[in-house]
Amino acid sequence: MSQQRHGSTPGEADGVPAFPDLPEATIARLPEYLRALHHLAETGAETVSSEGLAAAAGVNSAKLRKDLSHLGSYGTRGVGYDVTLLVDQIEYILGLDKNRAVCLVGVGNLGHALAGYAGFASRGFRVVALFDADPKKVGERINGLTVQHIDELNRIAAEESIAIGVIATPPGTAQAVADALVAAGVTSILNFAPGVLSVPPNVDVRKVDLAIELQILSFHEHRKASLTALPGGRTAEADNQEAVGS
Amino acid sequence: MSQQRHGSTPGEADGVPAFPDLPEATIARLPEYLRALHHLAETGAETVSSEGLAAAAGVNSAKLRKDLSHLGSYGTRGVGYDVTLLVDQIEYILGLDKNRAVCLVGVGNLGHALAGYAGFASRGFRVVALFDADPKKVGERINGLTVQHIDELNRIAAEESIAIGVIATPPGTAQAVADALVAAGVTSILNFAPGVLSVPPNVDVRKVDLAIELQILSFHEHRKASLTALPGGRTAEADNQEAVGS
DNA sequence: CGCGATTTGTGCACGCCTTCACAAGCGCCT
DNA sequence: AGGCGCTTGTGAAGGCGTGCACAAATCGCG
Repeated sequence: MSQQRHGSTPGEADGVPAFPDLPEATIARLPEYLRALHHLAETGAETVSSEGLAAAAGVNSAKLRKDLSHLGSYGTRGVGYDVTLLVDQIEYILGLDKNRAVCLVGVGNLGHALAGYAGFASRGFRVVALFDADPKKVGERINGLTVQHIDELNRIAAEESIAIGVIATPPGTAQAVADALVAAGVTSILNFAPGVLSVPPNVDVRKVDLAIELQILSFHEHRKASLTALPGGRTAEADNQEAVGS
Repeated sequence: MSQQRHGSTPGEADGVPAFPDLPEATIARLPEYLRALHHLAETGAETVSSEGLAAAAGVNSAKLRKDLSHLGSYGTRGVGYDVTLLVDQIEYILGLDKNRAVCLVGVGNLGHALAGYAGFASRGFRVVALFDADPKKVGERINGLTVQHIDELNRIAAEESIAIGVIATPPGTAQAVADALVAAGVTSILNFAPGVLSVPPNVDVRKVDLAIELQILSFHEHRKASLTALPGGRTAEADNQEAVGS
C-alpha cells in the first residue's frame, strides 16, 4: 500500500503472480462491476467514484470498496477509480485477457441459442467448437461453426486447448458428457442440465438451472400471496384454473 | 402423528401457521431437493435417508436435515423421509401446485430456446404468452404459442393473471420491458439481460447472466493456472455446485 | 502554502450460514 | 418386552459476508 504503478501490465508487473485469494462472493460480483465499467467507459467517463460504480452495479458502495480493496489499491482518494485501469485490472484477475476457448456440447434448443449468444464473444470468450451425439445434428452450421460429433471432442479439445466446456444436453447424458469433457482435459464446466455432476476435485463446475430460478420466484409469489391473504383467510391465489387455450 | 395423511393438502392441514420464513439459502436449495426426490420417486423408492437425499442433491447431509427441519418434521427417525410426502410438502412451499402462468418477453435467440424449454412445463410452470417488440416477430408460432406484440402485454397479463415474467431481450430494452411488466401487474421477474433492473420493492427480480458464469469459471482457470506455476499449491476446492443466484 | 471538501480503504460489530456432534426417537430382532 | 442399531432434529461453535463509521489521503482553491 505505497505507490501505485499506472501504465504497467496489471498484476504481474514485478514477476510475482501475486494472486490474491478473493472471497467467492467478491469474485461473483467482479463481472458485474466489469460490465458497469465498460458501460461507463463508453459514455466517456475517465474516473468513477465508489458510489457511482456501486449504483451502476446495483450494490452497496461499502461492499464495492471492500471488494476492490482485495485486488489492491487502484483508487485515488478524493477522486475515485480510474475506469480503464480498473477495467484492465479486473479483466486480468478474471483471466479474460486470455480470450479463452470454450466448447459447447448439446446443440438442442438451448445449445442452439447459446452458440449464437453474442454476449460470450463480446466478453472475452471464443466458442470454438460445437458437439452433439445426434448424427442428424452433426454437420449443421451455426453461427459460422460446424457441429461435430462428440467423439471428436478429445482431438479438438487438445488442438484448440479448450479449458472450459458448456453442457447443454438433456439431463440423462450430462454426466457422460462431463466425463468426456474431463477426459479431454477440460477443467471448468458450465452445466445447464438439471442434476448433479460428479467430477474430479480439480474441475470446477457451475450450474445454471432455469427452472430452479423460476421455482425460487414461485416461492416468493407464494409467500407474498399468503401474506396478503392471511388476515382475511383465503382470497387471492385460489383462483388459478387452467385457461391454456387462446 | 405417526400415520401420514396422504391425500390431504399439505401445510395448512392442521391449522398450523403454515408459512415458515425460510432462510434464503434454504429456499434456493429446495428446488434441487425436489428434483432429486422426483428422480428417486421414479426409481420406486418410498423413503430416503438424509444421507441418500443429500448425495443425490449434492449437498451436506447435515445441511439438508436443517433445511428440511425448517419446513417441519416430515421425517421418521431410524427410517428416513417419505418421498412422496416430502415432494408434496416442498411443492406446496414453493407454490408449484398452483401451476403458475409465465410470460416471456423477447423472442430472440435465447427467448426462442426458452419458449421451447421443456423443463418449465415439467416443473409446474405454464408459458402462456410470448411477446416481442419487433413486428417481424409478431405472429410467429413457437411451440404452440403465437408471438404477440408487447403492447398487448397489459391486456393479456390481466386475462391470464400472469405473475411471473421472463425478460430475454437485448440489454438496452430490458429496463423498459421490466417497467411494462410491473405496470401489467407482474410481481416476479427473471432477467436474462445483462444489467441492473430497478423495480418497486414489492417486485422480486432474479438475474441469470450466462457470461458472468463463464467469467467466474475463467477466474478459477486463471487461479489454477497460476497455482500450478507455484509449488505447494493446495487445490482443495471440493465445493458443492452452486446454482446461480445472489 | 494551508485548509476544507471529497473519497478511498478498513477496523469492527453484527447476523446469516454451515458444520459438527449428540441426544431423542423409531423400528426391528430376539 | 427389551435392547440395539439406525436416523432425525437441533444446540452450539466457527466462519464468512455485510454494512457502518471513521481515519487517512488527495485535490482544488483562496
